[in-house]
Amino acid sequence: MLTGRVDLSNTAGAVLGMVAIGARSGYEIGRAVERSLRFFWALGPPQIYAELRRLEAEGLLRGADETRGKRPRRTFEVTAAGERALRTWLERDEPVPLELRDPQLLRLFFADALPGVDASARVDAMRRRSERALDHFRAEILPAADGARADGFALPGEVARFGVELHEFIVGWCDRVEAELGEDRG
Amino acid sequence: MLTGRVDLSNTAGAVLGMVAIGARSGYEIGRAVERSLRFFWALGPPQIYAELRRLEAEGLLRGADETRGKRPRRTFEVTAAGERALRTWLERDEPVPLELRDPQLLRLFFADALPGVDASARVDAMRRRSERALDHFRAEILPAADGARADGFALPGEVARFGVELHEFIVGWCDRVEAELGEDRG
DNA sequence: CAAAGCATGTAAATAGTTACATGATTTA
DNA sequence: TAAATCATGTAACTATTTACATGCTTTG
Repeated sequence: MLTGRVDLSNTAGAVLGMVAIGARSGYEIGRAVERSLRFFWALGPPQIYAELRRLEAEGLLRGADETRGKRPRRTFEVTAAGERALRTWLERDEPVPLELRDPQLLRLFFADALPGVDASARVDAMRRRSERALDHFRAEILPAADGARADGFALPGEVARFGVELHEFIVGWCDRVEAELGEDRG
Repeated sequence: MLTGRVDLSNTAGAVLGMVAIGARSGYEIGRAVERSLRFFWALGPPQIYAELRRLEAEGLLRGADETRGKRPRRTFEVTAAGERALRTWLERDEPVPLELRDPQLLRLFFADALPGVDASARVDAMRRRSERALDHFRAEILPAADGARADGFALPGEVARFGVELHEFIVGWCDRVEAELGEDRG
C-alpha cells in the first residue's frame, strides 16, 4: 500500500529518521542507534528489521536489493511519502509521557519494606551505574554527536549532553542520599 | 508449586513489595502504584492481577477470598517464602540498566533531520511536560510519600524527591537549550 | 585454512497495553 | 432512581526481547 500510515509509532519514526540522516541498512541503523538513541530509545535488530519491512510495504521507504552471493542485504532510502510521514510525526504535539523504567529505583523504593536490607548498597549501585554510563557517553556517544554536528546535525549533540547532565545529576543525588542515610544510622 | 521462583521479575518484585508494605487487593495495589511507583515503574491493572495470580500459584502470596454476592474480591498477604524471595530480589546486584524511553527526546534528536522543523517547539513541549509532572508530584506523590514516612517507610520519600529533582533538572535543561537555539537563529 | 568476529536476519517467547465487561456502592 | 464512580477482572492485540541461524570477511 503506497499511501502509508498517517501516524507513525515512535519506533517507526526512529527507524525512518535514521534512514533520513544517512543510515542505509538495518545493520547501519543498529550501529547508529547504539551510538546515539540507545540511552533514551533502545532498539534491537529484530525491531529494526521488522520496522524496515513494514515501512517499505507502506511505501515510506524504498528498498534496494544488494545481495552478494547467498548473503542477503537490503538498503533503503526515504520516499516523498516517507518524508511527509516523518515530518508529521516530528511535529506531532500530543502529551507524550516520560517513560522511565528503572529497576534500581524500584528496589530502593522498597528497601525499607523488610528489616535489614541495606539501602545504601542500592544507592551505591545506582551511582556506579551512572558513572559507567558517563564513561560510555564520553567514549562513544559524545564523539558520535560531534560527527553528526560536522554533517550539519546539531540536535544529536544537545540530546547527548542531556544524557551526560542527567547522569551527573543522578550521581549528585546519590551522594546526597547516601550522606543522609549515613547520618540516620550514625 | 510452593517452592516459588528464586528470581523474581521486577514487576513481580513491585507487586510483592506493595503487598509487603500494606496494599491488600489488586485494586489497592493499583492505587498505590499511581501515587508512587508510576513515574519510574508503571503497572496497569492487567499486569497487577496477572502477577498476583502467578505469585499466589508459586506460594509467595497467600490469597483469601472475600467475594460479596456476585462481586469477586481477593486479598493477599506475603508468605514466609514470599518474604525470602522479596529479600533476594531487593538485594540482587546485577548491573541493571536505566531504561529511559522518551518519545519527546526522540523527536528532538531528529528535529534537524528535515528542513523547517521547529526544534524549539519540541523543547518547549518537554518543558511543559515536566512542569505538569511537578504539579502532579506536589499534589499526589509527595503527600503519599509523607504518609508512607508516617508508617515508618523513609525510602518512598527519597525516591519521590528524586522525581521532583529530576523534573526540575529537565526544566532547567530545556530553558538552557531554548536560549541556545534562540541565539543560533537570532 | 581455521578461528574470530562482522553482518543480516528469523522464530518463539515474554511483557505490556488497550479495549472491554460487569457488578457494587455512593451521590445527585 | 439514574448517574457516577468504585472495584475487579479478562481477551485480544502490540511491542519487545531472547535465542538462534547463517553466511561473509578478516586475521593469526
